[in-house]
Amino acid sequence: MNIENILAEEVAKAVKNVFGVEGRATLLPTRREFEGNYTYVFFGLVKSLKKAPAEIGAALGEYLLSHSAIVSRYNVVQGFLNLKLSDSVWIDVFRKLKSGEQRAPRNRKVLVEYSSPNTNKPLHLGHLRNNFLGYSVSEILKAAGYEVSRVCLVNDRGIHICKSMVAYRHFGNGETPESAGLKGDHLVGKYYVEFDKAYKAQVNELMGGGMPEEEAKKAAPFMVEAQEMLVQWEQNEPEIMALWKKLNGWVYEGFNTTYKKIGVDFDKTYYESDTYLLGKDIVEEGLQKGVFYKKEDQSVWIDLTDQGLDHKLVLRGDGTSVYITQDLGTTDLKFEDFSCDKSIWVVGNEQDYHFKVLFAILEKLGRSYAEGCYHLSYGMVDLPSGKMKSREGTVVDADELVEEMIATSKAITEEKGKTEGFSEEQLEALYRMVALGALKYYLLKVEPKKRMLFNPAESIDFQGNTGPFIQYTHARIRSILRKSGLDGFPVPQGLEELQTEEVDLVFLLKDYGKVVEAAAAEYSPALIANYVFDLAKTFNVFYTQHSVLNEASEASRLFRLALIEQVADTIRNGMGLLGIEVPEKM
RNA sequence: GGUCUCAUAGUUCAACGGAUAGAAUAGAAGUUUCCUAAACUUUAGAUGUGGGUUCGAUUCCCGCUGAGACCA
Repeated sequence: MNIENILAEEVAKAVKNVFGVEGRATLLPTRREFEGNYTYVFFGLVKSLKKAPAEIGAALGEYLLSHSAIVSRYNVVQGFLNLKLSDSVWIDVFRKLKSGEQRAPRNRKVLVEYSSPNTNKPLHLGHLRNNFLGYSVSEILKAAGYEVSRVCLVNDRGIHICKSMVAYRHFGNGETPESAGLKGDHLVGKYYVEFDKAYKAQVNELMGGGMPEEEAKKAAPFMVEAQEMLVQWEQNEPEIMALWKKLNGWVYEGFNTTYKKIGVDFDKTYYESDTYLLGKDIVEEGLQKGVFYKKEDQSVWIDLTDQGLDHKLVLRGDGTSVYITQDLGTTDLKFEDFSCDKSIWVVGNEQDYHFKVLFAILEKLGRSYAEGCYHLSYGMVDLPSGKMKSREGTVVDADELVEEMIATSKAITEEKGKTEGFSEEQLEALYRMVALGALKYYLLKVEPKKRMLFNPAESIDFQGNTGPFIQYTHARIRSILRKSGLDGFPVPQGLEELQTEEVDLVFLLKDYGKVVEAAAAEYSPALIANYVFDLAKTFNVFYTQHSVLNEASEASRLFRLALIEQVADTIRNGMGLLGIEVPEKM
């Protein structure tokens, strides 16, 4: 049990014994301007007891002073009772922190699905937010005691990849990633663009001949060819399959390079080409259970109006699947494969409706796991110039962005003259670490559900609320610890007076576990990010105001060293939850 | 047409229904005989709009305006 809960119980006991009112007491951290560590808000009592706030506060404060071993002082402001804990409590808390209390395992399995790329073009900025979120959330859940598996569902079939294939067949001339000097995913992406160009020209030509736009879009030879190809693919035509496998193979190679570079991974990858036919048996099951109904044209629907949703198509009249059909099948498969309790989909908020429908159907079908399904919805990443649009060429390519960040990190490090004492290899690793730290932190510090703005100039900033600022703080602490010449600092038995800043730091450190739990519950790396920044910022203030190495009192010196050692650990852990590495020196 | 999400300093982001709405950045002014100045200090600056619930609302509820997404 942590110190906050103990205090809350003692406050509740005081309220009961003094005023005879039962109930739980919730505490807030005391604001910096007031003396105290925790605050009990008792406006509610003022009303029910019909007494003056000052009187109530004083009575509770006096009771706690004489009955609680951990409260050393109190003050009352309006309906706020500020309680200050004794120094020995903090030293105790800190000693426990340092010994590293383990979080109890929850014995629950969670599946996190993220990334979900299409195989017709390379990853872009939006995928980066998705990847970083998925990876980070899974790390946070692990830290909160869950057993976590990461999976990826690749959209490797459909009209989009056929478009690339059509263009390659016409313009490819046997080009390969090697001969083109391009990553495989970029090469296939190039042909997707080529398709679009040629297709548009064809449409314009047809329209010039007097054909209406709608008709021209369907009649353009490239579109006809792509549609034919899709049918041939479904019929397993050997030539088409070979081409499809060749292009997708290139794409996977390219994706894997990118995943490796940005430090994300998966325990299993699902391919839509394997799963796109799944779910039809579930439609049958739903019809039998009376959850679905059939219209005259043989199409199958579900009525979700009782959930505030619509009637939704689950199978077309010609018996072909829609998206939701295969998602039903895939979800069954995933829960079967991993026998997990929870499943989280990291998918953009344009699919909010889709997931509402999916989960509602699962529930109506009586799937026991329906309750454990969660859509981690995140907002789009906008550019200062507006929305990213692939057609207008305003998409920020993931690989290019990472390379740019690394180059910038290198330039700034060299400009600051911080390259001394590093080998070439170490420098490369540092540039990469700092660049990815900046990028990941920038994308993760914003609450997932919110739409966010990506400003290239700001993202490579190394000052303020940024990844590199936190990394730098960690490196400085490690430097101090190296210079102290000690290893593993004992926490002194007693310190008469802790400085306010020292208590602030312990206070922050103590909350680390709470932040992890909250983040796990809300799937929010943003909470962790802002927390770690607060810690780094508080440390920097502490650092400039206190001598750490040359403190007169040995006990005080040791305590401070132990304290900042713990800060470094917490920063490293916190950044680890965001998938960000921290350097020993920089 | 229907559903959902968002709206806070110039800008990018915070704030379990709590105290004087926090940071960062850009602006202004400072701090390197002292463990890493990628740092620190000071300063100025914000809740779209109208109601309601509450001792107390950025937060909850209902209009309106604006931005975005989705469903046919």
